[in-house]
Amino acid sequence: MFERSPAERPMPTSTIEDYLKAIYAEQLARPGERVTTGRIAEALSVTPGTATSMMKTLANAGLVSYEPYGGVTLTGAGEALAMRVLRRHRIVELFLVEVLGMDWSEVHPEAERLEHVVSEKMLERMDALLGRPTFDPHGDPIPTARGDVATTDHPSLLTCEPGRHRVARVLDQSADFLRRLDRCGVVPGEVATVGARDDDGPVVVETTSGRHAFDRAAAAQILVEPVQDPATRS
Amino acid sequence: MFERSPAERPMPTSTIEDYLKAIYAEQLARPGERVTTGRIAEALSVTPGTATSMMKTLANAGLVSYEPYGGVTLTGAGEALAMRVLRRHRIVELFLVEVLGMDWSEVHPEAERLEHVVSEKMLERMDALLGRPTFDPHGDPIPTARGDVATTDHPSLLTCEPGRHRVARVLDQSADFLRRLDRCGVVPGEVATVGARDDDGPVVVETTSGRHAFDRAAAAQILVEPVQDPATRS
DNA sequence: GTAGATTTTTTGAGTAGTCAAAACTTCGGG
DNA sequence: CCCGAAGTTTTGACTACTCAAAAAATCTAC
Ligand SMILES: [Mn+2]
Ligand SMILES: [Mn+2]
Ligand SMILES: [Mn+2]
Ligand SMILES: [Mn+2]
Repeated sequence: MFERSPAERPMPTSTIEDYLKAIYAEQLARPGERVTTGRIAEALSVTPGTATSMMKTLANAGLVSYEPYGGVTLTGAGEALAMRVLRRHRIVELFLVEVLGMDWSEVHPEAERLEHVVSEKMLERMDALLGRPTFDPHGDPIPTARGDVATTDHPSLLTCEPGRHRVARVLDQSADFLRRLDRCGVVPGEVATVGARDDDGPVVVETTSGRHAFDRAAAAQILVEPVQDPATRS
Repeated sequence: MFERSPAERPMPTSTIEDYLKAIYAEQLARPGERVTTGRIAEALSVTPGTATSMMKTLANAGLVSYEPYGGVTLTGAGEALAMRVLRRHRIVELFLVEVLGMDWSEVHPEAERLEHVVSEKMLERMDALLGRPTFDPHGDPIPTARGDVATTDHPSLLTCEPGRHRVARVLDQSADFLRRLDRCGVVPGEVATVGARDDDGPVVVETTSGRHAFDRAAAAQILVEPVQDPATRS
């Protein structure tokens, strides 16, 4: 009868944190659209009924606005919480790579668990040790402590001009794909030279490790930033 | 009817890991005795009924032997699991102090959560970075990966000979007590000179930070190791 | 614009963990 | 030997999360 009383703000469970992250990711992927329970269920590998009941829980907690048969959107509080979790996730990932020397292909599952238990204090220490980083190992932007995220707008290997580019971000973060990119030297920060493309063939890029071909689906997952290179410019 | 089938070994929950640690600690504190459900309830801040029902769960999983009204003891499997959690806990604590610069008085609650989510891989990296340590920030021994723990047998400030001693271990790990010891310079590795004691007065020790008095209860919590100091020996 | 497919919600049930309070053992005096 | 105190177990209930399958709503295509 009287849900959502003002004072009682029980600590969000890790399940709730993961749902909010998933909703945020879906919202980013299709801006403007409401996120359906089906997509959420898919993203979290639960049955549709489970997602529906969780949406009611989130709505009651004031974290999403939920319209039966009409999907959800994050409220301000929901987005703020999603940002805090995303910040923890990405700082942890970078920490695992930079400080513990783990591989960028294996840090995601670890961060998926750590993001729920790392204290504010510990996060601050990691952030400081890393030098207040702004991007994680996959090139994803790290939200600030106040919850702001940089929105970048990079072309992909499929849409960029031919020429020299710096790898900025990798969207497909499956371990296999990341390991393959590692072998190719196609990792954020590295420079790759994109060859001339035809309309439906693979994209060929050259890195320090040689020449590599990516099919169009793979190429679309790799975002780049043109390099202003005086040496190559006329 | 057929509980404890051989193949099904569901991953232990963090709750189970905490119960096993608590049982292990009680078992260490009173060797030989069976651990009562009451003590376990006390240690984990749950009601006695909750502890009882968890003991049945643990017994079914083959982790303790449970006798109604007769307490529990860890089985081999239970002790092995307790050791693995304790190893994670203590390596995490040392990591937080040594690498992230956190205070020894604040790392316990953090480790209490992290111990359940740190992967084998991440633990190995931390262990390597720390140089395969054998003691945590409180002087507690770190079990080996194979599950062996060093059993030390140090006198306390209350039972040691007067003279120079190296602080080896602190048993009371409440944040307040640890902060106080920090201010006194009474931390594992530091040397303290213990003055002559009378039968029921406080214990007076001298460290680089000056002269400090500990009441007998506090003194019993601080374990030390005599220093073989050529300069002071005749 | 209605039939059939698709999606979403509801219902009923189960696991893990917990508490409050009643019921039951055990054990230490007297 | 028995009685009461102390400790332990049982019972009934609750929260959080989940699934399977039935029911309902919505969408799509003729
Ligand atoms: Mn997660
Ligand atoms: Mn990432
Ligand atoms: Mn714990
Ligand atoms: Mn410790």
